[in-house]
Parts: sequence; C-alpha cells; structure tokens
Amino acid sequence: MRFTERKVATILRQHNYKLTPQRRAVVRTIASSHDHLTPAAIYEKVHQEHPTVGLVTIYRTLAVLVRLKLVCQFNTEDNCPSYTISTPKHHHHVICANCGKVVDFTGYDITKLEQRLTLETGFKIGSHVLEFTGLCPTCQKEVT
Amino acid sequence: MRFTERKVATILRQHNYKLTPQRRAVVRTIASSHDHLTPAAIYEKVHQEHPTVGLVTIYRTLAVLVRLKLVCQFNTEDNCPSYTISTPKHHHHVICANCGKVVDFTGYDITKLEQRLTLETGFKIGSHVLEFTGLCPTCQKEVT
DNA sequence: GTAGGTGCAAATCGTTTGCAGTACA
DNA sequence: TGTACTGCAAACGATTTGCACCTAC
Repeated sequence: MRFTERKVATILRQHNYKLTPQRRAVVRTIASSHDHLTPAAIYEKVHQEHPTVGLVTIYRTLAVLVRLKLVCQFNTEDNCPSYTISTPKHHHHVICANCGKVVDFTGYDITKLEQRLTLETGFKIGSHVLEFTGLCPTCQKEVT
Repeated sequence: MRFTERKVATILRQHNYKLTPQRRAVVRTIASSHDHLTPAAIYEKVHQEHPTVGLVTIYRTLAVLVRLKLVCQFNTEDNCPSYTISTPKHHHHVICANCGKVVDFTGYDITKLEQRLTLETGFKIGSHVLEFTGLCPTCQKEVT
C-alpha cells in the first residue's frame, strides 16, 4: 500500500504546510506513477497541466516531501537522483542500465546483516541502499 | 589484496594507454589511500607533489581507470561520487553520515538474492550497490 | 613522427538562493 | 492579514568539452 494523494495532503496539513495547487500537482504526479522519477521528469509532467510551475518549485516540494518521508529519494548508479512515493514496507530496486526501468522488490530482510555490522563496526546504522543494476527483459532482446 | 601501483601500470600498458607521470600520480594516490576519495580530494593530494596537474586530468584519468575496472566508483547517499582502488573480492560499505568515514565489509553474499531476482523480474543483473549509512563510534559520542 | 594526453578556459548540467510579488489559511 | 509559497533570474559547484600545445612510445 502506497500513500495516496489524499493521505499526503492530510499529512502536509498536519505539519502546517500549505496545500497549494503546485504541491498537489507534484504529489499527484509522483503518487500516480509507478516509475521512479527524476526532478526533471516530474517537472515535465507537472508542467503539462500547470504550465506556470517552475522547476524550482519541484525541487522545493520534493525537499518537503522527503523531509516528511512521504517520498523516497534514491540515487541510481550514474549519480542521478530519483523519487517515488513511499511505501510503508521497505523496498529495494532493480534498475535497467539501458532504459532506466526500475522494478521494486520486497521481502528481503537485511536486518540481521545490519545487526552484525553494528557489532563489528560500532556504527549506529540508520539507513541503507540496496540496488541491483542489469538489463531488463526488453533491453536484453534489443541487444541481441 | 588490492591492485598495486605497479599492477595498474602494467594493465594500462596492456590496453594501450600511455603511462604519464600524471596518471602515475593519480594511481599512486588512490592505491596508497585506504579511504574513499572524491575527485576533488584526489586532485588536492596529487596537486601537492605535482602542482601543474589540473583537475580535468583527474577526471579523465578516473574515467579510464573505471573503464578498466581498476578503481571502483560508488556514490554516497548525498550524491557524492568517490573512488577506491578495486579489490578482487566484492566489498560493501558502511558510511558515517556525519564525518563521511567509510568502512568496508566483506563476507556477505547476496548471490542468492540476485538469483531470486533474476527469476522474478527477468532482469539480467550485472552489478549491485549495498551501502549502510549511520553514525560511526566517534560521531556518536560527539552528538551526545 | 604521431597519436594520444594535457592544461587552460569556457560551456554545460543539475541544483540552490535572493528577492519581490502572490496566495493559502 | 500575515506568513509561507512561488517564480524568475542569477549564483553556484561539479563535471565536460574545444582547442592548441606537449610528450610517451
């Protein structure tokens, strides 16, 4: 279950953030997409229905949403940040190096590894990144 | 076991890359450091003994070394690229969010997960990123 | 000798910031 | 009404590129 547009709106209000049309549009775009979107991609989509919205607003809105943990930021291998709506469950990513397609997966628990590392390194671990990169089925065919 | 400066030189030659003093210096800097270095950090170190070397050369040399898989590029959470000399064994990272300290760890095998994902998603998986972020022992004390 | 490598400066990319006007609560 | 939000333009930092010169082989 993902956050819905409505739920995000509620949480924004609870934190005393104003609910502007621009923010609605950004949230709707992210929430309705199953892809991981770059700021530029979000801008493009939002801009289609809201031609006055600037790229700056996208960045600022994303910053707010990340702060409230409503969207999840992650970096692909080529240093390119992307965003998705948060899911309550931890999820990880498989990314296609050719077309950029991203598939989420869940059901893999690295808590035990985290505990081991806490003991071994003394680090207090807060978060992790687990991403696989490869070729999606479609791109594999293209290459051959 | 890591690549030595000498070994890197040999491999460069094998691939018809010229062995210039600048490249030597970059390789020596990375090979002799146990930290993960940003391009800027490498530049600073190289620049100390080779004041004529430009930052551009660092970037171009790093690109060559990454292409030959002699150094390993990875991105920290804040989208900041770093480089280390490659080790034959797969290794992963624990990164301190406060001071940037990086600790490597090995001995964790995600091959089985990779196989599961290959079956489930149809992706042909080539590489992965597994990074933990937290606070190192020193920074934990500072905070309290 | 020559192809490839280098350094400089300028261009480029993604992102952030200052500021004046605007709009949600 | 007032404070937070927006859009513009300009600033910014990291990285790349064009070009003339240089050097390892």
